[in-house]
Amino acid sequence: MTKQRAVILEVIRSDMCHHTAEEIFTLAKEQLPGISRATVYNNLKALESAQLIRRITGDGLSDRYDNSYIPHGHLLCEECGKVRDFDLKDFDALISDAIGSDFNSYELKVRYCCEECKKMASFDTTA
Amino acid sequence: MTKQRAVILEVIRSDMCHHTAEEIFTLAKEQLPGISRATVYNNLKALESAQLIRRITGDGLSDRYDNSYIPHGHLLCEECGKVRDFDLKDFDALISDAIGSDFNSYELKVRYCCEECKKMASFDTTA
DNA sequence: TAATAAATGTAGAATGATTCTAAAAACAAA
DNA sequence: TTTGTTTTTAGAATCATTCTACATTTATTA
Repeated sequence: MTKQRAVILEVIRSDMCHHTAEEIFTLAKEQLPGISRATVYNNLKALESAQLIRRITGDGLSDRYDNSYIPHGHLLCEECGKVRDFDLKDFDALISDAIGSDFNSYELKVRYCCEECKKMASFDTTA
Repeated sequence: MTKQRAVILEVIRSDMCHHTAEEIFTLAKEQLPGISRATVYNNLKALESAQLIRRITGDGLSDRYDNSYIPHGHLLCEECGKVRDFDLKDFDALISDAIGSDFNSYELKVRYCCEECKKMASFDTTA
């Protein structure tokens, strides 16, 4: 656990957001101005392998990182790309039943439009 | 519905595989040698908006396209990137319950190692 | 402590999927 | 036809991510 890795983990754990690698890079630089993008990417991989964080794939947008490795659902806003969590109870059992085989991990991603973006849309004059 | 769009849709519907944009481009070229990559991407977008096909995000690998828009689970092999389908019954209701709000679509992606890749792994001598 | 080895960090180039751009072609409407 | 709209095309541009080669740090052992 190097200085850099600790700072990156701290950034991810410091709030409930699911940051992108670029955001994590920017935030980490506040504490370690010399840190490089490659270090951020390397450590995100290492932290994911160590099951300390979880990567959420971004549907064409950047991937984001979750401070919890415990499975749960993700609500992805199709407008702004922000991700929120929601609870999944008993999905493991359901999924095992449905596929009848071992699996490594799973991700349930629900695409929606968040409250803020709904508000924005109501001001939209381009329609 | 242009010639190009029809060929692209036909390629996607012609078998059960979930092809990548690049594979679709190659297959479409057999019928329309002059077709360009941009046309493939443009039409994949249009067909997705029209809800005739569904995009499956590829976790860092290329996205793939599904000939059915009906929600179902995807089994993504982490080795070769190939995608298989599996059945989801009653997930809509479960998800609505879990998030307590409208949603646009959802994707349940389960990561595993497919039978072929398991076999390959047993020949691996690098370990 | 000095010497060596192993792991990690760094900058920037390279990659690969996808999107953008500007011009040409096809199609539709008047 | 003329005019306008949409689609296609080729290739450049973009963006997230990975790779590479070298530098730095940390750990190990003499």
